[in-house]
Amino acid sequence: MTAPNPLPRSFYEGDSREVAPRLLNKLLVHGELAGRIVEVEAYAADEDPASHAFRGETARNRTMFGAPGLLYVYFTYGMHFCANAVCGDVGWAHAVLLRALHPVRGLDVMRARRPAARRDRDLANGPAKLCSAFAIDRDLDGADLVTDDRGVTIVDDGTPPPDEPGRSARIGISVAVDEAWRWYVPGDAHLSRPEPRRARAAAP
DNA sequence: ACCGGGATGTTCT
DNA sequence: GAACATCCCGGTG
Repeated sequence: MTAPNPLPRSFYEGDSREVAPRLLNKLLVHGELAGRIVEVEAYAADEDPASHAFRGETARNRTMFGAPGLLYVYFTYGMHFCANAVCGDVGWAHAVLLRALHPVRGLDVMRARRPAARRDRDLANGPAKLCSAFAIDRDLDGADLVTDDRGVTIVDDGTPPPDEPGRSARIGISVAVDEAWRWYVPGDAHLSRPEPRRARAAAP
């Protein structure tokens, strides 16, 4: 078992579609809370019409244009926050949306923050649910995951990503809907959507 | 189980 | 004024 260390800056450098599947099974840590990343989506800078960065830098997406390894938090639908790991490079605004966590540590705190979650599997199985459970909001936009300057980081506890991650189109977008830039840990109970049933070997 | 609608506020057209 | 990288609740089967 390796000692849990924050991922280095170099881990986040490069195209989000390469970084995203490598983030699976890493641990998101905020203070005493920890959860395993089991579902992510890549947003590919200015070549991706679904990306907040597609039309260039604005006040809202400024963090995406900063250093890889920053946390980009945005507010949506009037009440929810979503969190991304910034990738790419300065000015090359790739990002990986964290879509679902498998809670590992601090479940009692998460339950208190997520009263609507009837089962523990509902605590962090969605991009806004995980932010609520982990108390991630606009105050943490721009936090550095590498230096852990504000208590939020992503660490490697020695669990490798899946050899063959699940893959699908991204969820909740209205453009670039055919790009299969969502990855997940197959069989995990904490995904934001149930995994599609595998095709049968034979018809009934 | 699945589906439909409402909540709520920021951002950009 | 529309859109929004969503969630929750209450309806119907």
